[in-house]
Amino acid sequence: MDNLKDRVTIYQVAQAAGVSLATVSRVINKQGNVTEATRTKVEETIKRLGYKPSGLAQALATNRTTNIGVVIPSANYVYIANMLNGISEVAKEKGFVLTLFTTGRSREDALAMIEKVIVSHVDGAIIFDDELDEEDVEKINSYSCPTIVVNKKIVGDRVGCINFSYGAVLDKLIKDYYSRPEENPMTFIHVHNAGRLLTHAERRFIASHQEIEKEYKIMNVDDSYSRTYTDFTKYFENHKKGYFIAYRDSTAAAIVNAATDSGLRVPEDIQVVSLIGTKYGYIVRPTITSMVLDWQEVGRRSMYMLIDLIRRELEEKSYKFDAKLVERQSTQR
Amino acid sequence: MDNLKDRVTIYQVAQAAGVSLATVSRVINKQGNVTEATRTKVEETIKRLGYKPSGLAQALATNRTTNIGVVIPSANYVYIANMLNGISEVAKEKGFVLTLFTTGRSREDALAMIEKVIVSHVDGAIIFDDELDEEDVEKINSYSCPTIVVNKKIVGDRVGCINFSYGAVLDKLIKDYYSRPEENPMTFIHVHNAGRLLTHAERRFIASHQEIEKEYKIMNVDDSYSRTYTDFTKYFENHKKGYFIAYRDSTAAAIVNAATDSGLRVPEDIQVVSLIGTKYGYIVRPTITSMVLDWQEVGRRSMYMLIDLIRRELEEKSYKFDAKLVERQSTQR
DNA sequence: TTGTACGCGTTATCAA
DNA sequence: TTGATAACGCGTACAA
Repeated sequence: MDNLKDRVTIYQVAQAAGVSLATVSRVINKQGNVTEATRTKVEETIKRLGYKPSGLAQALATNRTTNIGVVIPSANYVYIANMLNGISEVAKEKGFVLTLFTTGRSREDALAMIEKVIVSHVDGAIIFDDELDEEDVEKINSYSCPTIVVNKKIVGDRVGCINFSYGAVLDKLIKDYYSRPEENPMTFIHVHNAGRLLTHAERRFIASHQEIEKEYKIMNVDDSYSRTYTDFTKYFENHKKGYFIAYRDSTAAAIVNAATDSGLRVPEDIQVVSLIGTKYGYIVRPTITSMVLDWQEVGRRSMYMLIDLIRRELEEKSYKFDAKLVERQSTQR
Repeated sequence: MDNLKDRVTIYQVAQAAGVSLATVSRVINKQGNVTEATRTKVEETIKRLGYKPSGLAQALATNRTTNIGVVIPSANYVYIANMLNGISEVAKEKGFVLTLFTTGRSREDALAMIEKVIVSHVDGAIIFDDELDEEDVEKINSYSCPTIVVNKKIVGDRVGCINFSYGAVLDKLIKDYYSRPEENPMTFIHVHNAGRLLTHAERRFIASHQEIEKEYKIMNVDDSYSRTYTDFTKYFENHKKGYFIAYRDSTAAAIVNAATDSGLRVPEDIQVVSLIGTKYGYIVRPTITSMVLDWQEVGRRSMYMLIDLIRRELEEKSYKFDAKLVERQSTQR
């Protein structure tokens, strides 16, 4: 097999084997109606010439790419990487390949990616990107691209969705906390532009406090470990008590570390809970009480639902994952 | 724009605008030779019909897909996710999209993925997968697919590579360690089937010890945090001293945590170094001395090199990243 | 400046 | 069981 040759086409195989391209096509696609003799002859020729079919031409002819588009802000968050892994597992099992459309948390990029998804002719798409709204999903969908949307409630003919519920866990956490004598108000760590999941949680946090008529606090931090660590080290100069609900493990870890390094005790003085629990939660010391979701499973479920949607076999178009509270060392029982 | 309509083709746009498809094509590709009048007319029609070109047909006609294949074992490791992020950044900037081929650390899957890469007609590929060997890369390459290989030395007409050097740092670490009085032998944590990077490091570790005629130890552990933690908790019942070189931060963290939880002091009794340092290294307490590489930058560099390779403009086909030692709390100075 | 006609590498529908 | 031949949707010389 020569190097850097132009790729062999089905036509060249046909010629070399002394048959028509229709026959070669039949052999490739393992359809019947081919004599054992010609089949082996063709297969031998294919091997000899090193022929590989062109996925492009196949896709153009069949109108199926066996590609799934995955729209995410970035693969750089542990929970997103976990989800991606779940998607990828099922995709491999079912013979699909993933095309990645990373938006980078900007509305502009997200819209550009929508265009690319449409142009790329994927067989379906999984969207987990808070920049994208209902109209965007409808747009992508109007180009006959079945879509699973993660973390937003949208249903439609060719649209399914997966959502998360933190409400129950959050409520219980809050009520348990205030059931104890003379506690300080809880503090919710607000991160600017961190997406719907945090926004929903924050809303619920506030509503829950109003319901039981308790005070609460909101604090703004930057979405970076070192920045948060610095800010809290300063904060702990004047504050010696607190219960914090943070978005991610690394944010929670920053608070815990800042507290510990400031000579405060966790959980006696400072308590911290993380909303999106990952591996970090049980590796750091003290370990962090977290709300956990099996993100890998979220990915797997998304992909399974999408495949059903593509085959028009999806019955339940909406699915909900309930977060579970894993209590660890960063809170008191 | 109706929902679920069949997609509008360039031909329908041409007809609706009262021009030929060639003219529409020119407008799409922003080539000149079109009157301002007809251009606006065509553009208006495109918008009205909601026309999007078919990437498939374009690719088939031009022999360019603007897709880059990325072959990795999994996106679930922090350092791989970081690299993926770097690749993705540059890809977006340059108008490419990534297709993910995840192999899952099995030779069989890896070979199947090679086939898929070839069939998919990507414009180029970045391979970071220890299951894949030189012949596999040559194969993929023989189908005129320029390739950047990460963590393996291969050069060829259309092949470039990026490699890592841990040797210098490792040597210095070892020599510094034994320059102090009466130390125990160092222990290298061996993980089965963890890839070339670890293998090379281990080889160097051994060679370096032999050179200075010092004893050393090798320990086998499982590549899982909790398993390693359990094993070491047991181990520390009978061993109260040690210097360990671990593969990943989470392995190192498992050792550190096992030591701390067993009442041993880090770094006075137990010292630990991690080969592949990530964010974990400075989030856990005590922080972990690590050899760090900017994996995001590795990804960016890979993509830049690949683009040059595609354009036949790549001059230096081999690039090396040197690991740097970041000393933290898990070792003594 | 615009249009015609062919090629890209397949699949699929007919006849033979 | 085979083989022409027409799609599939687009780019592009070449001609007008």
